[in-house]
Amino acid sequence: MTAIITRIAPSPTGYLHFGLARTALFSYLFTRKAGGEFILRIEDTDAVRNKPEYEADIFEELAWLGLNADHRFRQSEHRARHTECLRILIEKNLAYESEEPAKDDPSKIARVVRLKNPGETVVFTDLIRGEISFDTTELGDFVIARSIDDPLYHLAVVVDDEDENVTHIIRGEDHISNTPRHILLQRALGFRTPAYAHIPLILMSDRSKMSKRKHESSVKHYREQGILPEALINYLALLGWNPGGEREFYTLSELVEIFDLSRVQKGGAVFDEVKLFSVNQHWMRTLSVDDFIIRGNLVAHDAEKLRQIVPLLKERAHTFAEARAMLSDELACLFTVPAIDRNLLLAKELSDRPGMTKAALESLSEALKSLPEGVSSEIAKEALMPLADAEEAKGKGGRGAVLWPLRYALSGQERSPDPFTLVSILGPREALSRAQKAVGILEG
RNA sequence: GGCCCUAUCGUCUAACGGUUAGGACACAUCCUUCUCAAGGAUGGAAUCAGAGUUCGAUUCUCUGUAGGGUCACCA
Repeated sequence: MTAIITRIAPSPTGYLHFGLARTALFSYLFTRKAGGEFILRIEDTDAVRNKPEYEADIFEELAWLGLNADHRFRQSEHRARHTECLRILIEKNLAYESEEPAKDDPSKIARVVRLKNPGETVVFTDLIRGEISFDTTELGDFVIARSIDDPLYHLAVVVDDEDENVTHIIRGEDHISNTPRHILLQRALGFRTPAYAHIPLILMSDRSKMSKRKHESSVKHYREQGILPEALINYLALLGWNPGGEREFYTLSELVEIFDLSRVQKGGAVFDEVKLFSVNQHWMRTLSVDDFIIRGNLVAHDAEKLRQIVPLLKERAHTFAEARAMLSDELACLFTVPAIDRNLLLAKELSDRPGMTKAALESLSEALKSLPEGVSSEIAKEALMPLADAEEAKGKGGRGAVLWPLRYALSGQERSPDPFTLVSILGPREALSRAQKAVGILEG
């Protein structure tokens, strides 16, 4: 029994995008489960469009995702072998050089290599879609090399897959129409035909193919957004595939155990960023406080306070970019004294009882004085809530007349975590200071 | 347009030919609540259409329709 060998073959003409990331994931899962070999081949035959920056990004993102290849190489390193195969085809009269006006400059003559197409119907069995057949006569004698020593994609792919003993080719559905060409080439060269599995495309919300141009679909972008690799893996795995059942969350190693090509979906799948964020939130919440800070690149002058805030971030943020923004925006009041607006402070003042907001803040201040540093939000609530309950007893909405000014005095925000949590993080002394500052504003 | 692929809630999807067609995200309402967030409960929401096979089609076949992909000296 021959070992399973798969490959992914990205061209370094853009940052690694979702389509390739998912192809890599499916290939990786399929190969790892079978105990086979997973190859990364950089398809760099188009020297004009390739950029080292993009190649570096492909390596970086795949490593970040944990999809490590057993070995990798550049297609250009096999140039001599490609030329050898072209010569063999020409010698056997299965291909020929053709002098034609150059595509890019019609005033020049190019000697392209064309395959002699026998014009037969090619049938192959796709592992996901079943039997697919093509009448290849319409392909004509298609070009396989710009010149004898400058191979094109179709030729290079076929030769490299043969030489690397690739047994299974997992690639996007957009390659289905390339497959008959590749099979024709394999037959001409006397090569084996590997098994093909064409996976469905990742679509944009209008159901068209996701493109680098029209949509931000690079892995790099989402990594910078603060998406966790385990979340992207989890999301991508379930986009176009699922193991059956109703479980939603899987780690990479769990996926390796249960992955099955036959359960890959046939139709394209629309990419939904909101759902990705939701999956990401789940994985963010599984992190320990320390990991959350480290992996989220969170920084604050007061490291201990940051640790206390992590639970709030886990509750609110869907991405680390969002978490970082909260730290410098809506949760900044936990580090620096906020500005207080007198009118907002009085927002819950009951018109029939003037001065009650100030009185509430004063009695709250008294209660705060009795709380020790390091107090928990639960204890703070036990100490402060009775004051609000007493107001509530006097009439509907009274609790808010106490809690709103307290929370606003502490946060300076119309929307924020509850006042007891704020007290526990700020500490009773800082809370008292802010409460008294608010009293001062009401006096002034 | 030719060729190829595909078709279950808005989206991702589940369902040996027999289920009140299930789950997740999103949405709505309610509960909890001073606000936000989180959490809990509830709800609306789908088998593209028409034939055929069958006692019985989401499921099998055909036709139609719709959507997508591809038609390079790019990969």
